[in-house]
Amino acid sequence: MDIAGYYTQQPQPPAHFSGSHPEDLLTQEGSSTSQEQKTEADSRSESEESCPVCGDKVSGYHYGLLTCESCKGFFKRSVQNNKHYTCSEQQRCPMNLSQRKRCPFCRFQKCLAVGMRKEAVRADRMRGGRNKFGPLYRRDRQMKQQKANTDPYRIKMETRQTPGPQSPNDHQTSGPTSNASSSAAFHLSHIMYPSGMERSCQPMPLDCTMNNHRGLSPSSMPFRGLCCSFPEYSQDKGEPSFSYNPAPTHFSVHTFTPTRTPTSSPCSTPNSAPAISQAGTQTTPPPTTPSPNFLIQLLEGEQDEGQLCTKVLASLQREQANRGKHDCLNTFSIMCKIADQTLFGLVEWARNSNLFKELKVDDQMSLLQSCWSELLVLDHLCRQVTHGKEGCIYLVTGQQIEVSTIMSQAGTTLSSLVSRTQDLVFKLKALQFDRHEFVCLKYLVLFNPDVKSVQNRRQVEQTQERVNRALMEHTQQSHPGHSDKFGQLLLRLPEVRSISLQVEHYLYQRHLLGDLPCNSLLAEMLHAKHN
DNA sequence: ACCTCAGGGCCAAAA
DNA sequence: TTTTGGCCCTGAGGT
Repeated sequence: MDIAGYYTQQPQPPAHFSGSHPEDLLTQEGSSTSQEQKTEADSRSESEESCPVCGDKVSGYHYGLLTCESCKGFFKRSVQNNKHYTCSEQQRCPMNLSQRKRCPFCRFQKCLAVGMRKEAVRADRMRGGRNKFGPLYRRDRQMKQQKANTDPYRIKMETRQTPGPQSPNDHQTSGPTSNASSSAAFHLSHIMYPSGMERSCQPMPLDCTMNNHRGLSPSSMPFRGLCCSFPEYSQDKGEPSFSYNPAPTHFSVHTFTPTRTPTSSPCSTPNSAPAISQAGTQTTPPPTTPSPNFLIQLLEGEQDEGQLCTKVLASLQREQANRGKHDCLNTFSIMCKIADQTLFGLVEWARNSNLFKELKVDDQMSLLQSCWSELLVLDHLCRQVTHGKEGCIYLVTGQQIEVSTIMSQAGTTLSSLVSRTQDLVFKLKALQFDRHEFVCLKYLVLFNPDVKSVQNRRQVEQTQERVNRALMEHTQQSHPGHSDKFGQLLLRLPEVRSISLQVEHYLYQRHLLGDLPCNSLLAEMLHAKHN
């Protein structure tokens, strides 16, 4: 379900999130008492609701999202009768109320693209009852209601019955992880302080012994599906469903070696830590006079891309080995795995940073929980600026995927994300974004004094100011002719933030559908934010 | 026990 | 003849 689209600023947001409830149609036919309680504002917004496939009036939730009766029936017949349509044009037929009958191929593709789910069509054809997407529908309704309540252009709805939970996320994630926030904290704390270390101890580096698969190359990767399809949702019944190995093999908690020093970590650059440490141990670092080597020291803490690649590939191969030959990882699972490993790398990067180590662990965790998705987006952006070719997306695994391939098969949310990200890549390339600046932006995002639960705000602020100044001086020195580069770079951060929020919402929806491995760091971080 | 609402079936209309 | 789409039935889950 395209919940994330709700937060985007697309010129034409998905219609199924623009309004409120579809029951007005039922009300017109013959209302129940509960429906009579609807307010005028409700009715108005519902009448504006249009089918995301063809633009017709929606009649309710069908197969995963709000659609019209016509597309509901079409989708049902197509799946039930296992229809295989063909397009006589170029598979880009316009889809609207008047033309929806012209090309069933494109109509069915649109149905899938907007998020209608084949799995919701019952194989046994049993009538009645509810499907497994019930919670998703409820959540979607609540998000609509929240939007309606907060939308300044709508009539206030104080008179309507208010639901129990204040937040649209309050009740949804209850159940298996009723206290997901604490769960995430626990999870992250195990990464920060594995093996029962005292919280007052200095955090130690993660063990990187997982990095023992040598000689892996992108071409040796057995994940051909990666280049095949990028559906918003699984479009193919034959696509193997994701089954995550509950054993957290990649967390490396058990292989943690407490006696290691940061410099012994194969993922950190030797000699980097002590240098920064000296600067970092100053109780009151002068924010206005960063050391000339400050930026170099920050850069030395960067993870090696090759090692990250090896780790990701090893993790994917391990996962595939656990599954067997006939149960291939699907595209989304592969992407999650890649993101999960990258996230581990970023947590590791932060932990190895002496500036970060100076903070209390609670503050460290608060900052990481707040900015993890922004770090992921920044990491992705830097990779595209550094390695990405025109019209391609470069993965940490070394593979490249054509943007057009993704856009043609992705749903609205994913398309929007790819498009926005590529726009940002374009802007950064135009600015001649370099690695020094990338590191600075990462630190600026990480050291965010506005994070609510941060206790030592002053320290975070000082570090941010210090990095900020280093970035400014670097841009002035490296691009003396481009006086506004510093400002231009900072102006990109709100967009990074916005994209990261969209990523989070997209992932969270997939998580609610059970697509995301629940025992991943990614899922834990999502839970932490949604609670 | 009653209500809700999403999936399935039916069938007249349209292509 | 096949496809479409509006309407109604069904029944699991919620209250």
